[in-house]
Amino acid sequence: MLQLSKKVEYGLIALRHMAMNQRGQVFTAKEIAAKYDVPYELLAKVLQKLSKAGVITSTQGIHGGYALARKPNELQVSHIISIIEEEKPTIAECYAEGGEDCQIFNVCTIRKPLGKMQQNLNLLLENTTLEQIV
Amino acid sequence: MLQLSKKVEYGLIALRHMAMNQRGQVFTAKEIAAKYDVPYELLAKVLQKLSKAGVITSTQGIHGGYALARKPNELQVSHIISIIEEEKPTIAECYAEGGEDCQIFNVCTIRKPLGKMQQNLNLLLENTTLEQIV
DNA sequence: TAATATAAGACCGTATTAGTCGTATTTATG
DNA sequence: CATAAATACGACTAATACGGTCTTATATTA
Ligand code: SF4
Ligand code: SF4
Repeated sequence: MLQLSKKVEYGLIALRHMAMNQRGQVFTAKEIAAKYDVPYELLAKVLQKLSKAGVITSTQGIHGGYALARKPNELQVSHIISIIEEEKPTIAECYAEGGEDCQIFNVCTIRKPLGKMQQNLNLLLENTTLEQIV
Repeated sequence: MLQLSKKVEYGLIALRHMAMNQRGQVFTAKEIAAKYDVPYELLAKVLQKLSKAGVITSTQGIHGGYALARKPNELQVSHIISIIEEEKPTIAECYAEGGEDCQIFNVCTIRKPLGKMQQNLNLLLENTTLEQIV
């Protein structure tokens, strides 16, 4: 309940790892997975998403790997979650992208009041950047 | 991701319903379920938990039902979640009650920084009371 | 005694999440 | 040019959580 997914955690761990070192330095999914004892294939997929979204750069081939593409203070946790989960973090489905398909939507009396909580969550996730994680 | 469960939502809807009316007024699970088009049995179980925790009072028998036992401004959302889920809302399993069984616990580098986020979430959920939901 | 309500817990089906596998592609290097 | 090491990508599987249902017991009032 309200927990970050493992994918997000793995992503944060990897991003933090990159942020700790010299900017632009390249790391392979393999070495990160080994270092933090995280399933390689799963981490790889996460990194691919982050790469596709431009958060990290990727280079293929024998000396390839991933490198941080942004400054840590520019990387909001909310953004990272959105990329990895492929949807914005929400407190209730009706606050998700085009999510008016809650069975109860019309009679729901807590939707509007909950909006304030959603806003505050957004603020929290936006104000927390990779810099704070380092 | 980060979403409140249906059980919690149903609980909040019911509590709000009670809070909207006269203090001490009795409502049956059935009428609330009908009014908000929510599955009766599920709501019933939620109300039983809330009752057991003293948030609402329950009276059995033919004219029985549930009634709010506290003032809305004394009822934190964090508390309601804890009761219904039977565990505190956490951002990661390692912040749950006795939750050091994360496979990665020892090597995890984000646990500590995430603590700040957990604290802020706590604050958010504590500062939001039933009064704000009404 | 019948009707109506809560109490409690087992049960089930589905959706989500976590993790795996296979295969293709890119690229440095001997 | 062959090989090794890396990313890319999608299908697949396993485990778990979630939402919902069913059954039976108990209490209370008319
Ligand atoms: S409409 Fe109400 S019940 Fe449905 S998702 Fe939004 S808040 Fe939850
Ligand atoms: S230890 Fe790290 S990975 Fe494990 S639950 Fe806590 S934060 Fe997530």
